[in-house]
Amino acid sequence: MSAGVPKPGSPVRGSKTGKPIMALFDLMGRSWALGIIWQLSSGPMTFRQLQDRCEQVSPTVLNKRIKELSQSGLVTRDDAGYGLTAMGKDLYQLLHPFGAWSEAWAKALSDQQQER
Amino acid sequence: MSAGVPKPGSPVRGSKTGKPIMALFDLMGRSWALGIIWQLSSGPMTFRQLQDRCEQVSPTVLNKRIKELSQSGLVTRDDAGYGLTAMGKDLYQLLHPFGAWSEAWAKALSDQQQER
DNA sequence: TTAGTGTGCTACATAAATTGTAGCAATGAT
DNA sequence: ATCATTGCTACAATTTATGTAGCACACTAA
Repeated sequence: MSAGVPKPGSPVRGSKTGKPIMALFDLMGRSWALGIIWQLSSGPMTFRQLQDRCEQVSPTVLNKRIKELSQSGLVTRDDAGYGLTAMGKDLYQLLHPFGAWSEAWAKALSDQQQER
Repeated sequence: MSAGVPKPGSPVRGSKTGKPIMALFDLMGRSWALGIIWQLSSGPMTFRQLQDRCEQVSPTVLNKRIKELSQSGLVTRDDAGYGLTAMGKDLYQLLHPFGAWSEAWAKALSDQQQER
């Protein structure tokens, strides 16, 4: 029961109501979507560069994600390659803190393991 | 090629290196993971309450996600039901701004459509 | 004691998403 | 003309998610 590219206002995977937050979560909750935005934050790059940075992503999925993120106004393509739109960069600002957080999370989990 | 519950330090879907941010993205990039954290932020609830709030989630997946999120130290269960751990609440703090952002995103997308 | 209600699941079939690999058409440089 | 690079598409195999049914346990009220 997929509703195609999740966009606010229309029912999406996981939400009949189409609440924007649910549409966003649907979009982000697909393999590599977050990773792609993360990688593109360091500047525009080609399809294959992006593919290399996302170690295991298949071209099939990469292409699919790119299309979805483009339709959602987060990614564009120009002479320099694929890159984030203004809105994409804006979203990245929210995503950025997850980097540091994940480091703390990693530490907490390994500490927790040592306790046992 | 699944690596089970993504945890920092071990290879995960999408990352041979196991970089914490990639492990986190793998965890969050699964259906309903973000939605579950979002819903639990409003307080602890039972399995079925959570299921109701996440309209279309099947018990199979809900149970799977709960286990993953528990192993990752984000969710616990106590007398009050399922809820966020301290770390889960911490992560939610980062997630919270996405609510407002998604509203702006929704507006921008609908404006964009009207232009055509 | 029994009949009901709620809870936390598991089982199982179907459908959808993802991977992994191969390779093609277009572009540009040598 | 040849070669490398780029942006893909095709397709089979595997993994993941959905949808529905229902079971075992705990608790409540009659």
